[in-house]
Amino acid sequence: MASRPSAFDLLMSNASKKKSEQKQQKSSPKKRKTPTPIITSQNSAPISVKEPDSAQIKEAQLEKDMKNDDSSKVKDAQLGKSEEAVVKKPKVAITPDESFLELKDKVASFDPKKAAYWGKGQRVPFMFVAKALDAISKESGQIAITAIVCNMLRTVMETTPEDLVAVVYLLANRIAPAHEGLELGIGDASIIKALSEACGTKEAQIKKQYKELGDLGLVAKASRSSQSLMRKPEALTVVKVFDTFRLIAKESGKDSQEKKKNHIKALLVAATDCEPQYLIRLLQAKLRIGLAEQTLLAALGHAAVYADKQSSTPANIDSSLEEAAKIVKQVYSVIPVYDKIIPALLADGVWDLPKTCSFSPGVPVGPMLAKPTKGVSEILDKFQDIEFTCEYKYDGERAQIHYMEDGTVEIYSRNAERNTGKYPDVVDAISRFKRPSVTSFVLDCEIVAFDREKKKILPFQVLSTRARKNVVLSEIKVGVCIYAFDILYINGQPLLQAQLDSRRQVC
DNA sequence: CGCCTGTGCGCC
DNA sequence: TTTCGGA
DNA sequence: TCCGAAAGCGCACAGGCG
Repeated sequence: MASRPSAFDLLMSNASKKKSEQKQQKSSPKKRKTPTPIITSQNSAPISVKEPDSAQIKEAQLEKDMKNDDSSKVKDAQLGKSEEAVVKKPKVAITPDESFLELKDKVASFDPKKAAYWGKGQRVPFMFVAKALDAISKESGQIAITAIVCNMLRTVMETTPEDLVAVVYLLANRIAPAHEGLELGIGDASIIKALSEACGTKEAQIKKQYKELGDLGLVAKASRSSQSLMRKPEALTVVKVFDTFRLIAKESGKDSQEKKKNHIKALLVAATDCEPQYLIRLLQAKLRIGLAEQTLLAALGHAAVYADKQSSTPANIDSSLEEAAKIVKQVYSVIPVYDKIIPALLADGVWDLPKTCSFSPGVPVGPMLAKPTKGVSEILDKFQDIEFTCEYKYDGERAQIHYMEDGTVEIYSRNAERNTGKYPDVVDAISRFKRPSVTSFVLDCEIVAFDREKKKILPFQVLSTRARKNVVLSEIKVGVCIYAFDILYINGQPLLQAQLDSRRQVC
């Protein structure tokens, strides 16, 4: 995500020492030289933003678009072919043919229908995803990985589109949009417990294996495969796994650990082959197979192009793929919610995605991130003929403040976590200081600990001691001030496409 | 119930 | 958050 | 350009104890 320039993130973290006392609410950082910015801005994918900065600046981060794969090197998944072996009942196949892993053909010649080894009306088997993850783990290049993901997404789009959201969530290794704050609450310790119970091993044994193998996923795989199964468990489906993950996240209160553990055990017991391995890695939220957000988004874009039967393949397939990836990334940066993007994508395709799915107040947009620089000269070079601005980098916490038409305020962190409950003082201040003519806005800011008496900025260390949840206004011990450095939306108008200087003027 | 610990998490 | 290495 | 790894700190929560 990321896009929009923020004239703020600088490298250093001690800038705050430099004084500059502002009072709370706004008050912009200390500007130092520099005239106006030019910034390109906004969230578009590969836009290069020109950012302002000071001695230690970082320029806005551009969105990176990955080079996509050219179909000539892509591979394609031939999963299918296992229909025969699969026969076992009208159930989902337990194991897809291994040829699924040989994604050596071109994406262009890939046939999603053949790749699907599960029957019509059936859900996507978890094995399908597990096998793909396994195949991905054996690759190292972005191109190959993107191709594999693209092919699996096409397969799902073609045969079981209703499962696409769940598939994408698993691939993204998420259980909900970041701003919803849903957490698994599961770590290695709990996993080890569940694993030892599910396999009838001692915890010490699991830990020992963990040390040897270096990966709990492998431990799970090894443990499970050495167990003799009484009967073949019913095949797991992607939806089942995803739903269980969400259930785990929702357990809380007394005995919740026990319940979470039982959910994990149930999944493990039903998992075979490489499923346990990826089940565990997903729970750890550490897939570490070289597949992450940007790659997934690109693959989603590519898959959508192939799935688009309307506009027959454009003359230049490669550039279309690139363009589609760019669009998806762009859209995701503005509204990082797969639950919105996927349905829109399925219904109206990629090309219209920016129209069918766009910024929505209350949903945090991907923040423009800072990028470290080696020195001033690099900056002067880069902005040679461009206006730019320099600002302090305050040592606080990034915050995106949304003010909705109904008067609701939401505050999000750099990673889109909802921080509203942590800053009732900010919410209060916002509501009090907002001009009546302003009906809605989104501000990009830095919240910094501030000592009102001494009128001094406090270091991050101090800010970090603030309570984090359900904070009561009257019990706040560490005061804060806000440095707003960008505005992304105002009175119903998205400013994501506007240049930084014009956005600054709005303030 | 209060207190401590282990655990998970998000932040820089 | 920064820094690093690999592809 | 992208991914994954590594680094410390403090709060929240669940579980277990007296």
